[in-house]
Amino acid sequence: MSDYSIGHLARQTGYAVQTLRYYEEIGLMPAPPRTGGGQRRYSAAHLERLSFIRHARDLGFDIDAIRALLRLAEHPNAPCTDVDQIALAHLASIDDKIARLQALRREIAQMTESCANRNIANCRVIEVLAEHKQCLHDHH
Amino acid sequence: MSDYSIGHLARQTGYAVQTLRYYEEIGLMPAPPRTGGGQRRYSAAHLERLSFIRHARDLGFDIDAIRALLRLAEHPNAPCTDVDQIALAHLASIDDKIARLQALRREIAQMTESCANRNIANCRVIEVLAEHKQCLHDHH
DNA sequence: CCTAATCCCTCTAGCTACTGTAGCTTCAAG
DNA sequence: CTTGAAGCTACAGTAGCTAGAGGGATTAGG
Repeated sequence: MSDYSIGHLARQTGYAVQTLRYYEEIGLMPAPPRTGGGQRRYSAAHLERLSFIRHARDLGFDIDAIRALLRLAEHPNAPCTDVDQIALAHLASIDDKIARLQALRREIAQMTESCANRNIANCRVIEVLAEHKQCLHDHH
Repeated sequence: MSDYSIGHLARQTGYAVQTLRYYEEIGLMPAPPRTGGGQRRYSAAHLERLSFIRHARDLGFDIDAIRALLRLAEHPNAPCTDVDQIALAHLASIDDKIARLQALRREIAQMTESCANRNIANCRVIEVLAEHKQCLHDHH
C-alpha cells in the first residue's frame, strides 16, 4: 500500500501541485483519502491514472476527451470503436489546425518578404494590414 | 462625417457587438462620442482602425502585438524594422506551433493506425496512453 | 404623435486549463 | 521539541472573447 504525498505524485508525473488539486476539483482525478491533518495520500492507482492523463494531455487531447477515454478504458471487453473515434477526431482537429497555420504562415511570410525595409510609410506589412477592402472580402 | 452605430461597425468588420465594447474597455479602440441617449457613434477613422485590427487578428497576431503595430503605424517616417520584427517573431511562433502539431500528428496517427480495432483490452490507443514508463521518460 | 420592433446600454459571469498569491497548518527529520 | 519544507483552502488572474439579465434609446410605420 504505497502512499504518496501530492508533491511526490506531482514530481513523478511532471505536474504542478496545484494542477493535481485542480484535477480533483473538476472530477478528473478521484479524491484520495486524507491524513488526520487533512493532507492527501495517493495510491499507485492514482499514479497510474494520472500518468495516463499526462500522456493524453501531452498528445493534445482535451480534458473532456480524456474523461471519455478513461471511462472507456474501464471496459476491457467493449469494442474500441469509440476510442478510435476520439483519437481520429483529435487527429482531424490537428490536421485542421496545421492547415490553418500553414495558410497564415504563407500570408505572413509573403508580407515580410515583400517589405522593402525602408520606413513605415511604405512598409508592406502595415500596408497589407490596412488594406481593408481586400481583407473584408477575402476573409469572411 | 459618416457616423455609425456599434451594430453597423460590427457588421462591417464581422465582429460581434460585444467584442467592440470589449476592445474599447481594454483600450484597443478609442472611446467614441455618444448620442444624448448614451449610444456610441463611430467615424470612418474608427472603421479603418478596426479593420486593421480585424485583419491582424485574422492573421493570428495577439492583441499586444496589434497595439504595437498600431502605435508604429502612426509614425510613417520611422524605419519599419520594429514592424518587421513583430511580423517575423509571429512567423517564428507559427512555425513553432506547426512543428509541435506535426509531431503530435505523427504520434497519434501511428497510434490509430496500429490499432487492431478489436476491443479495449488490446486497443493500441489505450495501451500507448497507459504506458507510463515510456511516457515519463520520453516527454520530460 | 404613438407604438412596436429593433437596437443599444451596463454589469456580471462563463469558457480552457491552468498558474500564482496570501495566510495559515501539518509533517518529518534531527 | 523545534524547525523548515511541504501541505491546506480560497480566491484572483491569464487570452480573447461570448452569453445573459434587466433595462433604456432609436427608428420606421401607421
